[in-house]
Amino acid sequence: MPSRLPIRPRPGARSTRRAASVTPGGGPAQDSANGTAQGSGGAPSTTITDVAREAGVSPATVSRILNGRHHGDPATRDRVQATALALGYIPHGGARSLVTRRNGALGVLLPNLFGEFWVEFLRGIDDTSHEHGIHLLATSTHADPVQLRNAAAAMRGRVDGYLIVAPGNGACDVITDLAKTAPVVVVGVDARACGATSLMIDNAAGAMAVAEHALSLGFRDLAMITGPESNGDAVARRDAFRTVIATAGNGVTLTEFAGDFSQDSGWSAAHTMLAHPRRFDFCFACNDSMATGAMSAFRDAGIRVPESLAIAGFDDVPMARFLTPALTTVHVPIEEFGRRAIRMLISSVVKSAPSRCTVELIPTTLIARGSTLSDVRSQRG
Amino acid sequence: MPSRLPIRPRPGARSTRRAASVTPGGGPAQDSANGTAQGSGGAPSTTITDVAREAGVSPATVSRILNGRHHGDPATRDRVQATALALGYIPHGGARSLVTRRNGALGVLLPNLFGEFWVEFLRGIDDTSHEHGIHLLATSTHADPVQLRNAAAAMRGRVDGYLIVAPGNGACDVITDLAKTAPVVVVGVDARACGATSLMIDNAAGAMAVAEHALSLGFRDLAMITGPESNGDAVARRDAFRTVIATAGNGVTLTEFAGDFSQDSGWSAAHTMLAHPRRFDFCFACNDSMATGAMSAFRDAGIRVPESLAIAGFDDVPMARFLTPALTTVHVPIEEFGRRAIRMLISSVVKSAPSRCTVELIPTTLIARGSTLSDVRSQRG
DNA sequence: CGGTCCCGAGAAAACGTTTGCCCACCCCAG
DNA sequence: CTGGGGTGGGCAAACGTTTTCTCGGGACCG
Repeated sequence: MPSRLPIRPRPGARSTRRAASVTPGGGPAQDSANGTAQGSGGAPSTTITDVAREAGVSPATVSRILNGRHHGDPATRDRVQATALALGYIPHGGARSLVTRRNGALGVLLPNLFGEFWVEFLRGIDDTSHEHGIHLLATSTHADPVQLRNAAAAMRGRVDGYLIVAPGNGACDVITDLAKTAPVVVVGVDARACGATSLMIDNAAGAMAVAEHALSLGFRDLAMITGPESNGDAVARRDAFRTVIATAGNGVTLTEFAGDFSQDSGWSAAHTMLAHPRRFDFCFACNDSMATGAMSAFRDAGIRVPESLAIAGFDDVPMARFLTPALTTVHVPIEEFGRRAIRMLISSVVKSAPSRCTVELIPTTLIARGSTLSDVRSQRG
Repeated sequence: MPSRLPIRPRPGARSTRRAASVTPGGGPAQDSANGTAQGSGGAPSTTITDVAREAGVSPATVSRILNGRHHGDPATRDRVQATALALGYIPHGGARSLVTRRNGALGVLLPNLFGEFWVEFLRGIDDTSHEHGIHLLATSTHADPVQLRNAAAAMRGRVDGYLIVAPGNGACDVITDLAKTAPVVVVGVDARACGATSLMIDNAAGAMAVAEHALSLGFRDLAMITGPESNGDAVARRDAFRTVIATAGNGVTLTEFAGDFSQDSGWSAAHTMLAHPRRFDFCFACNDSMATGAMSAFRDAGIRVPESLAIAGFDDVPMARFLTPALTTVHVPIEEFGRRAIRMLISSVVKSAPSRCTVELIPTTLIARGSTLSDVRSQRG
């Protein structure tokens, strides 16, 4: 057991230490190099103490003034502000967060990002958080729960809340743990059971609209390119589409082909589809990336879209309008999706009480374009 | 302003000061509600002191062991590690960066991100920084130098270096100031004069390759859709293309149409082009997004690509292969581009001496596809 | 058996900020 | 003239780490 003897502080210990610092046994001479110039950390930036000294006040006053919590002499206020500006003072975020216990930053955990969808989403997030003066710590490499946990752990003490996007299966434990620590908003999965607020796309409505669209146009031999099994959106879209078609009767058939949301998988699925004995007249790709890949494959194979084979996607990424023909798809207000997600998180963070875990739904609407409607082929949706 | 909210003390406060605290201005009895759960700041997370107490050692020892700087008793090491794991201890980044003077994070300043290009780029950045155990603080809203400065300022004390992507004109002052503070890598502009290491796409080579490609195929009436004037890549591509065409002679003409790198602007430019008296046979869009928009407009107008009008882009975004016809474009190894940028920054940060400001070039290669070659129309590049 | 050296580990300072507490001052009223 | 109230602003204590210095004890050598 360590001795508990009270130790009296040495007189003058403060000043001697830095000046007389000598590398003991292990440390090489790097210290000296680091002492003078910026080295890794950065330049000798001005601290609140510098401002205080220069302005002839105490650090406390500087802090209060710069944070707007000052009700004192206007002259002092102006002088301090001017000094801070002149010295280019910017508070040290780490130090502040240490005492304040808030970081002014949110952690964003994305799956591996591909395609336009996530750029749009990110822009929504970024814009909104920026408006609120909040930083974003983002990472996009959580393929499985373990990586998710690691990524989240690495953010601890740096963020005030987490935005987890499209976690795969088995992530519930991680989310539960995380939610005990800080507010969590989960996007793409209903994670209320894990203690997280959730925001989801109304996949069912969208997929059903596509199904009804196909049926109303008289298509009978339907194909679907599904998304990854681990993706909640993909599963929801598939299930809803299945359900509607299953109740259609009247000889309508549905054949499914596996995809993973990437363009390449759409292209591959389309080739598999072409090798299938059945001649399909309608293809629903569970997102626009796959629809793009599939459409490319169909055209290459000399199949006319939509005359021989109609195709529809999901998401309405910006590119969808520019495909030839323009892609019928389910519009998702992607940027607004991001905005709303981050707003939910911010309000959870700001609120003192642990907010009740709700789930919100992003509405979707079918946009019919040339890839399913031959008569509007030349029109830009 | 969310950052101005009064900060409530933690429930498990150690000292009398905290225990007796009363919410200053705003919050009355909210403390009780907060007493149980996370509130804004986060749960009563375990500190190094907790681990130390639990393991029966001093915080210093815990720190040393967890940072691998411990050469002591293996038994102690194991015990401390087990305790840390059991308590779910994760060091507080802010506190650590305060004393360490490094943050383990890099700031990424992007222009407004649109299209696939930046997703690819971001993935490269993200992957690489992740491999190095480094965080990314990203923001994408610097349209002008003032915003750039603000965004960078907001990152101070949180990042060890800055990656500035495609700064516009007039950003040199900001970069210079920033470079005095921390290592800076600039992408898309030669900022050596501002004290920053630079990484650029070999735009000239790519654009020249496109020009030569067009000339070698016998095209005579060329059009170009340019990018934003404030974008270095756009200008370099335009100038190089101009130069080659200017020296072509033989009655070859070049007409320019203004774009801004967005799909919509490509679409608009194409329409302007169609209203032009001259009948063009080749169109070079300075990036793939605009090429996409333009191609869509051409197809809508019933113009056959490439028979009536060939078109080429720049960047080789993943989508380019999936257009119909597949887009001839200049391949840029986008993800590698990001990887290299962040690697340059990391090495600047790690290195103690202020590194000499170099400029590196990302090579480009022309990929000829169906949009300029009618005989390979059905081939996927 | 005594002295020296090494090694494990603790005490405490310091990083830059915020903020509760309290002191000193000023002004006005009794 | 003096006491009281109001207020501007300073002091110092945290916040959670890392790191330097130091001490104690055990081992090894003379």
